[in-house]
Order: sequence, then structure tokens, then C-alpha cells
Amino acid sequence: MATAAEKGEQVRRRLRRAAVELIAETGWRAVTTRGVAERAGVGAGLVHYHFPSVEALLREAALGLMREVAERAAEPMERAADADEGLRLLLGALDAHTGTDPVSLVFLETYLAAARDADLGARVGAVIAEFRGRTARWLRRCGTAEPERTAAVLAGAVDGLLLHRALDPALTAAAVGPVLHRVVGAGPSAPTEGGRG
Amino acid sequence: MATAAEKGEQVRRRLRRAAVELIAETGWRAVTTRGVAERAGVGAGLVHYHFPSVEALLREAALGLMREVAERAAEPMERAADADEGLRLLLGALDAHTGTDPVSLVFLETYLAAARDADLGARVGAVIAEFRGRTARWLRRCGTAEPERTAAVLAGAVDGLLLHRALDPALTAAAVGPVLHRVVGAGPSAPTEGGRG
DNA sequence: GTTCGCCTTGTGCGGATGCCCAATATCGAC
DNA sequence: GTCGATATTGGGCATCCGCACAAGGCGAAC
Repeated sequence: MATAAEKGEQVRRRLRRAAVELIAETGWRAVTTRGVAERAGVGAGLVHYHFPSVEALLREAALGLMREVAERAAEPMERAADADEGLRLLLGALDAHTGTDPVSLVFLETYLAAARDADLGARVGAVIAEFRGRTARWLRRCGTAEPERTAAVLAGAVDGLLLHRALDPALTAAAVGPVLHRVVGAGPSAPTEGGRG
Repeated sequence: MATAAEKGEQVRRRLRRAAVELIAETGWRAVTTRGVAERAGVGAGLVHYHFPSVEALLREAALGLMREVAERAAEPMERAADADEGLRLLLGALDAHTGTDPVSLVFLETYLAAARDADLGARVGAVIAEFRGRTARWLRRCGTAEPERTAAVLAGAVDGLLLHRALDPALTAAAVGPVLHRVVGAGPSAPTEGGRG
């Protein structure tokens, strides 16, 4: 029945994927109608047929990627037995990105774009608010003090370390793990393990 | 003698200032020859007389700002008596920026640009390496464990929190201070103060 | 087989871009 | 005053931009 409609959805997917690639390669403002069309292997006119504007395509593509990645990072962490394992999983997710890979760059580019676009800012803010909420719930289960604030610092630190990592590859999970461990390790009143006397 | 040369230097300063403003307002890749010239109040041709390219102007202007701000943030911290006061000073510097002010945005834009330009990356990397070095020396004086790694996490966290702050203004220094205090507060073997036990 | 709706293409338009360049202004040296 | 070096201007060129649009498939419904 809807063979044409299905093909249209497939093209929309290809355009979103191409947009994400180009945001990472050239930067948000440098993604062009013709560039994304060529990368997706379609005619230039198709972009404005499927999307109201290039900017709208970028917003949709970037938000989709962020939701996917946040979900993939939060879900295993939530099932961690203790703070140690959860932090190890979170740092593993950090080590999967170098600061110069497409995912890192799209995240950072989208943050910048969101700082200048109130609508996009609200949507991106909702994504990280959900991630922080899930992280806080996990931290509370682990007995960490001030779970909400700790989650906020953790989320910020992960993105900030990604930012710095592009300039200093030595900034691995192994290097920062011990320090971040102090953040989640134990509240002043409820050490989970190894809280030496 | 060199009145003409002095005037040239003044124009170069105006162009750098205009470039910084426009990087913040529109984004690195969206700064144009004519835009920066108009903002600086000079003819469009002057940009390519004083600078080899728009990109070179942006690099020079952004790096100058970063050096200034890093110096202004590191210098008082180094003179702090203990970890508490130093962290308070650092968080004060954080609270001076909202994530959407020019300084924040230029920092973040420059990080992104540096991730795509090896030369710029090396220069920006040198700036934050110096900042981290000075922070590490201060942390060592305060008795914090693993001062280098702690400094790296602190520097990353500050920039990351700036990034998130544009989307969530509730992320103030007061909110994250208690958590960051765990990072610098005391090593496992050398608490500086208030190490209850 | 014809009609209809969605998808797809290429081209065109007005405008903006980076950079170059000839012409001009400014000002110290002599 | 004249000269020469530096600073400055505005315009021009080739190229790219976002978006609109007419024209053409192409499968499903009838």
C-alpha cells in the first residue's frame, strides 16, 4: 500500500543521518542544503520537500541522536549494582568517544546551537534533564549524598571532559576515574564500600 | 613616530573585539568579512589587509580572549590560602558567566573550532594545559590527592557546567559547590580541614 | 488505461560570501 | 613643499547559499 510513503520515510532517515555526519565534520552553521543532499544521495530539492528548512532538519537529526545516545548511556547505569559499577559503566561510555568523533561533536555543536535557539534549548534541556533525573535516582539508590546535584555535576563533567579530550587525548576514563570516584563514591554519612575510617 | 602604526594596531584591536562579539552572537563559521568590518566601524577591505584571512582573525581573537580569561581565573586561585577559598574563587568565576554570555560562547566555539583545526588545537591545548598546571600546583599545596588528575576534572567540569548552564540556569555555583567540594576537599590521606571522623 | 497523490529532480533567483585590487587618504621624513 | 610608506576605502569577481518551483516518474486505486 504505502510503498511511496515508506520510501519517503527512508529518505528522511538518510537525510537525518547525512545531517548528523555533516554537523560533525563541518559544524552546525556550515551544513548546506546541497551538501546534505549529496551526502544522502538525493536531489537538492528533496531537502525542502521533506523538511521546512535546513535548520529544522539539523534540529530533528541532532535531537534524535542525543536521545538515542542518552538512552544507551543511562539504561545500563540504572541497572548497576553499586556506585562503583555504575561509574565504571558511565566512564566506559565516555571512553567510547574521543571528543573528535561524530557523536561528541554533534553533542557539543547542538549545545551551542541550543544556546542561541530557545525552542531547541528547551528540547535539549528536556533530554539532559531526563538523563540527570535517572542518574540522580541511581545515585540515591547507591547512597550518594545530594543525588540531584551530584548528577548535575556528573553530567556536566562528562560533557566537559569530552570537550577537553579533543585537545588532550590523555584525558581517558582511567585518568579521571579516581577523581570522579570521589564524587559518587560515598556521601559523608553513607559510604557504600571502602570508606576507610 | 609611528602614529600610523599605532592607529593600525588600534584597528587590529577593534577587529579582534568585533570578531569575539560576533563569534558569540552568530557562531564561529557564521562570522563574515563584512560583518566584522561593520561591527568594528571600518571598511570591508581592511580585514584582509590586517589579517591573512577571516579564519586567522578569529583564531587570534579567540585565543587572546582565552588567555586573558584563564589568567584572570587562575591568578586569584593560586593565592588562595586553602582548598575551600580557592574553590570558592573558582566557582565565583563560574558564576560570572551564564553559558550564554560572550565569554562562555567564545570558549565553547573555540573548543569546537580547535577540534577541527590541528594548529588551533595545539594553541588552545597549551592554554588549558597551563591553566591545569597552575591548578594542579595549587591543589598540591592544599593537600588534595592526585592534583594533576583533579585539576583536569575540575577544568573539564567548569567548562561542562558552563555548557549545561545555558540550558538550565539553576546550575549555579551554589548548587554544584558542595559536590565539587568533594573533589578538592581532601585526599584520602591529607584532609585540610573539617575532615570529620 | 486512466487518474490521482506522493516522491523526486534540476534549475533559477536574489542575495551573501571570501578575497583581491586599483585608487585614495594620511602622515612623518627630508 | 615633495616624497614614500602605511592605512583605508569601495567595488568587483567567482562562488556559494537557502529556498521556490515547474516538470517529470511511479505505484495504487478505480
